[in-house]
Amino acid sequence: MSTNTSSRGNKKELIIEAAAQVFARSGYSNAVVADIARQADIGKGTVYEYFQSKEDLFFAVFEWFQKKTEKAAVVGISDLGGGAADRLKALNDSLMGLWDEIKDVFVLVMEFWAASSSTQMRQRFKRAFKQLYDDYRRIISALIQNGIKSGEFRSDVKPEPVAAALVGTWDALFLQAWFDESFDPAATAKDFMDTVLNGLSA
Amino acid sequence: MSTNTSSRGNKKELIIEAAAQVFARSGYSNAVVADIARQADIGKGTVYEYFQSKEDLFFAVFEWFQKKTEKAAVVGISDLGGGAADRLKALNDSLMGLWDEIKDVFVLVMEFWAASSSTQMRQRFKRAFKQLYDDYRRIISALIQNGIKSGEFRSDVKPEPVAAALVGTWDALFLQAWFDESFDPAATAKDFMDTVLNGLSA
DNA sequence: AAATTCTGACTGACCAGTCGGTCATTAGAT
DNA sequence: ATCTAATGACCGACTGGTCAGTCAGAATTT
Repeated sequence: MSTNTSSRGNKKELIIEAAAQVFARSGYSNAVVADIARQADIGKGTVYEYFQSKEDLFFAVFEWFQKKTEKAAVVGISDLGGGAADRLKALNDSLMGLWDEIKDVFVLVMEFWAASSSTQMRQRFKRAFKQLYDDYRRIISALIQNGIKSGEFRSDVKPEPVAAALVGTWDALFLQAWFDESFDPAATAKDFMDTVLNGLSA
Repeated sequence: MSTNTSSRGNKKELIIEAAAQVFARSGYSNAVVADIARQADIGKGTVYEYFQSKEDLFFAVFEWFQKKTEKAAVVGISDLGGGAADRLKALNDSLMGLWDEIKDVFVLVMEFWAASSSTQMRQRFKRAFKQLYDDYRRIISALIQNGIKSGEFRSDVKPEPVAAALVGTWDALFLQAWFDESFDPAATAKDFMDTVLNGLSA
């Protein structure tokens, strides 16, 4: 009520952001819709004016989160030109630099992963993740292929597997950082990338 | 009842294995204790003779699963001598070779990850995962250090970050394989390892 | 016949989703 | 300008169903 000048479509956004907080705090199953409503400072019934069900709301949070991180990734990619190696380094730094910003909601990612195993939501989430990873792999793979073509990278490098592994490594370093406060994913990624680039370069 | 010759401590095991199936099928929250009992062909009350709570049972499944995969990993490590590169390759193959065996219960891993974010279980699971990753990193890191000492690997390689990234990559490739039936984690890991070893070797 | 192990009906707590109703805003009539 | 009607966003008490964990007694072992 307080800071409410005029809200039509952004109330949906408001609910999504409140839901993201509550889901991150409690996990999907333990999250209570009433809590989400309270967090958004609205009535419980209103949540159901905008979303069919708790599950739909959760998927909306997933899409919202995906869009948010995608934006950050794109920054790294479209970065100033330079060789393939420099671009990979830039992307690596850009993504890993997200950690501080993301660590509080990283739990959400784990919830999303888990959701893709729960019977009801499986299909939707699984499809979305497959698509997401496909996209990322394609981008990195293209980058590596460029490097090969330009002679910067060895010609016997297999772009797809390397791309898949790199994409995975980023996820996995966040995961390890989540479990271990003292683990520095950005520094780790930097050093590892040095070795990988070493292996890539002709 | 049927195939029950004599069971003292192995009834616990029986329940754990039944629980693993049900948790994998439904996820932790959706899994119903009565289903676990039915799966184990015992009464629901009996489950509570062996475990304090559903959560305790879930943690027991976690430990059981961990022990199971650990065994497979050890096989790869203690493998016949050879250089550091050969050992890394062997470990890589051994771990990734688990996929076919594990894919049906891989959902469990995602459930475990998610559990480490749920308030009640957080501490227990988080601690266990930190320990687990620490162990794996230490093993790989030692292997790389050996390679450096023996002159097989470049002296400017940073063992810890490379170890952390490799450990992560294994997890992450399983994850991608989970989302995408057509993704072959073993082949991907093999090709990627070639590039990494290339970057490591002097 | 005592001890141990097992059992499933029962209970109390919890919660997603519904629905009848309120209220603020806008539109139309005078 | 003032009143009235219509609209639809908003609300939270209630319902119907679910399920973890208990416990009194049955079954089995010693």
